[in-house]
Amino acid sequence: MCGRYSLFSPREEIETRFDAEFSFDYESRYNAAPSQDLPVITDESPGTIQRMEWGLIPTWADSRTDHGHINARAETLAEKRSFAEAYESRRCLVPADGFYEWVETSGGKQPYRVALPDDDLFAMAGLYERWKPPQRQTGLGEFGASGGDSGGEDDIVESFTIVTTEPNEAVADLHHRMAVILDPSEESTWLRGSADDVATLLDPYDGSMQTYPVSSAVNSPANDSPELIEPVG
DNA sequence: CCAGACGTTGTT
DNA sequence: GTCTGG
DNA sequence: CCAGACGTTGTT
DNA sequence: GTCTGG
Repeated sequence: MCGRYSLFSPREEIETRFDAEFSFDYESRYNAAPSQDLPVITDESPGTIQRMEWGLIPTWADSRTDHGHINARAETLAEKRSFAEAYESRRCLVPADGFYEWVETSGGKQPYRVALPDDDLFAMAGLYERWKPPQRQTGLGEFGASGGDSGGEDDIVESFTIVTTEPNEAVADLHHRMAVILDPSEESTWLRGSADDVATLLDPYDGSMQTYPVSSAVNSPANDSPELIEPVG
């Protein structure tokens, strides 16, 4: 995976599975796309499922539109300037029940859905960041007239990225990268462990998965309905 | 020293 | 072709 | 990830 | 902010 997933399980199932409660009005998503506000769980607030923007904005970014970092390679997390700090102290879980991969064919791109048996919930490994707009240069001095509202709490943007690794056997037929899916027993370590502790968690998912072609309706992020997860062909 | 980049994917 | 928006 | 835009001047 | 390139 990389760029599109689903989270349609009933609210109660998600809350039970992750022992956390939604802090907003949850609605099923069949086509979650980058730049959207999507559910994540952090160690700062492990009992809460909150929303962040998909596409990590580095703290030093000039603009909130610098949010193209939807994925982060597991192999280089600790080295990359955009991710190193978040890898140290801001890891999160990204709840999902499937994701999409596109396979190039003679007739164009065919989307596939990848999921666990029974569409069971899983957590993808994520990193998050808090971005604040750069202070506006007023020229009015340190305590100059208020008029700029830049830098207030309301301007802070929380965003996340999904960690990728090599594909497992099921996904290798479709793509050469996939999201890191954590074993349930690894989830708390991903949130709370030291960077050394979590390095070993970033391997391809070991369990069985189902993959099947779906409608190209999933191509457009504007579509978001149950038929997107139905098998075709 | 300062300036400029800072990511991934896939495709060529 | 390449960037922006979702 | 894919889809869709990709611009300026002047006028409201 | 911090690292890399010149």
